[in-house]
Formats: sequence, C-alpha cells, structure tokens
Amino acid sequence: MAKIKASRNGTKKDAITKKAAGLFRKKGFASSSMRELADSIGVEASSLYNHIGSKSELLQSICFKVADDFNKHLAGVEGSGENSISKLENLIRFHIHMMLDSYDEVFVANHEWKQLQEPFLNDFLNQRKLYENALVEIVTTGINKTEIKNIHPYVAVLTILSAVRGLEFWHRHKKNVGIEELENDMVNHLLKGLTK
Amino acid sequence: MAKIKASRNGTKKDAITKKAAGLFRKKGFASSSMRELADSIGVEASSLYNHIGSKSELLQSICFKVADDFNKHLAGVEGSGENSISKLENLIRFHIHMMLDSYDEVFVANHEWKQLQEPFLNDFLNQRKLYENALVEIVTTGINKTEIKNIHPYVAVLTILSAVRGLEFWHRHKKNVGIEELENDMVNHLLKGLTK
DNA sequence: TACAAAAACTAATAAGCGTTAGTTTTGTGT
DNA sequence: ACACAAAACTAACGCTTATTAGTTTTTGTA
Repeated sequence: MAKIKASRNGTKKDAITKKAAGLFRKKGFASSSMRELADSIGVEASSLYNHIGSKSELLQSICFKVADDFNKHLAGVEGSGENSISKLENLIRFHIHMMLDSYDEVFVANHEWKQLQEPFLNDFLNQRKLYENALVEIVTTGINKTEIKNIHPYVAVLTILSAVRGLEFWHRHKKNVGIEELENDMVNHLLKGLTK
Repeated sequence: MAKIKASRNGTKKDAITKKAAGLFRKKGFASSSMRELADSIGVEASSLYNHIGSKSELLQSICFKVADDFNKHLAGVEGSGENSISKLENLIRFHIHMMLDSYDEVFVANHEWKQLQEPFLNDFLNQRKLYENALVEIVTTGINKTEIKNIHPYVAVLTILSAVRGLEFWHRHKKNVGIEELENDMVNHLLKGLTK
C-alpha cells in the first residue's frame, strides 16, 4: 500500500498535478490515462480521486497556473518605466526562465490547452489574447517613439513568442550551451538580428 | 450509402488522408476517432478500412509527406551557390509558404509526431535532426565567412525554426496583414532584428 | 444483361477509458 | 488502547475505442 508523498510546501494534490504535468508533456493529455498517472506515483487510479476532482481538473490547474505566472510578470513590466526594447528584453528573458524552470507545465500549457473543456477553453484563449495584445501595444509604442524599426507589430510579437516557445527543444541539447549564453544569444538575435 | 470522393489527381486514400489532417489538427490525433473521421466524409467507420490500413498509417502518411517536402527543398538550397544569408532567407520563405499552403499537414507533423509508433517515431526524429544539422551548418559557414554575426549557431537555427512554426497562429489573423508583408517582415526581423 | 470486383453496409469483438461505490487499511490525537 | 478521519484498496459500471468478419450494394466491363 504505497502512499502519495506531498513535498514540503505542497498538498498531495500538488504532487499529483506535478506528476501529471510530466506525463501529459511526454505523452499528451488525451494519450495519458489515469491508471498510468497512478502507476507513476505508485498507487491505484481510484486513490487519486481522494485528492483531485477529475482528469480535466488536472489540466486546468496546470494551464491556469502558467497563465497566471505570465500575467503577473507582464503587469510588473507594464508598470515599469522602461523603454520598449527593455520591456521586450525583460519579457523574453522571463519566458526563457519559465521554460527552463517549469518545463513540463509550460509545455503542457502551450500544447494541450486545446483539450480544456468549456468554459475553461474560452477563458484561457481570452487570457492569451490579452497577453498578446499587451505585447503588441509595447511594440507599437516603440515604433512610434522610433525605438523600433517599422514592422507590423503583430508579426514581431508572433515571432518573439514563437521563438521563445521553441526552447521546448532545448532540453535535448542543454549540455552544449550554458543558459546565459543561450539567453543572450536569443535576445540578441530577436532584437538585433543575425546580419552584421 | 454515401461514397468517398477522390479529387482529380488523387486516390480515395488521399482524400481520406486529407480529411484526417484537418481533423487531427483541430482535435489532436488521440482525441480524433475513426467514427468522427468517417462522419466528416459521410460514410461508416468500417468503410474506411477498404482504403487505409489503420489510423496510425494516416498519421504516418501526413508526417512523412511533410518531412519529404522539406527535405527536398533543403537539398535544392544546399546545392545552390547562394551565400548563407540568402540560403536562410530562402528556407524561411519556404517554411512560410508550406505553412500557408499545407496548413493542416504541417501543423499535424509539428504537433502530433509524438503519437507515431516505432520505428516511425525514430525515423521521423532522425530526419528532423538531420534537417536541423544542415541549417546549423549553413549558419556556421556564414559565421566563418563573416556574413553572420558571432552567435551560437544552434540557438540561431532554433530561433528561426520556432519563429516560423509560430505561423500556425496566423490563420486566426489573416485578414489584417497580407502574406507578402508578413513574409517580408518576418524575414527582416529574423535576419536584421528589431532595433533601428 | 450478366458477372466480377470494389466499396459500402451491419454487427460484433476485445480492450481501454474515467469514474464511482463500498470496504479495508493507515495515521493521528486523546 | 480506542475512536475517528484520511487515504488507500478491490471491483465494477457504462462508455468509447480501433478494428474485423461477414453481407449487401454499387460500379464497371464484356
């Protein structure tokens, strides 16, 4: 009779959710079964239901926790008096850190949000839209202040957000490049380009 | 008794695979059922098996067709005598066009390859690795020839490939920006950066 | 018009799914 | 040591899944 172990500052529900993030990342939400999740914890599937409400709820917890983290950071950046390039740099670096610190959760939020049920799906997409819009606003302001070259703001935001998402692939290659070099190179590439 | 309609230059299998790509993109491979696919064609699920081998086979067809298209284009670029920046520009523009022309298929290849079964999974990942390596080689050569600034080549390749993948989100916003403007802005951003 | 092949159908199978009910074990505070 | 609550267990439910077998309908050709 194995037991679910909660880490120091978390509930058992948190421990389950953490494991779920890892499983959902590896196999995808729909291809992950509750029996598999339970196995990875060392317990029977039905035992999980003493701590969680449903499989869907696990996905919701993961996605909205990630969204919250990004939204809170964004609010801080918006409140700062930095110029637009600095704000973008700040945001890019935060994305990189989130991806490296909370790999499983960010990955799942990025890839499995489609499997959210209504009304959560709508809520999530809405939050993402607002986040994108805030970044577009920063770029637009930068263009007006001639800090940023004339480019379609949404294209720039799309490029930045997508590039940063690509760090998902990084875990395979971590050995070759240090985090700081990675971070600086990517920031430099996205802000100043490749050409000399 | 409905019938499966093959388009002019394709088999019925092709018609099914095309529909499958659309369905897999919308709902994910694992969350798509053969009954659903059959419904969208207007036929019973079991009838599909007169034309295809299995659900997995559909995914394989989609993923490897996309991989082939990219590999063939890459071979052409490698054989050309262009400098490295032009090669990269050529590749970026091809990725953009593929994403816009074969949206469903490229999306599925990008998102659902994890659901491939062995040995196809290994094969697919191997091909992608080779593709990445070829791009790294182009960037490295560019750096040596001082056409490209000093940057970790893999970071640059990762940034480019990820940015281009982000065009998946484009279909939602097509109305606001023309394809050419999008293409030019993204190429410009990735090669020359944002700052003035 | 008749015959054969292609392609649709109905029906069923076995396996796996999330989840629930009911029971037993474990841990905690007195 | 006893009682109570938390959390594990076993067993089962109803449902969906991909796929197969066997049959009927449609289509193309002689």
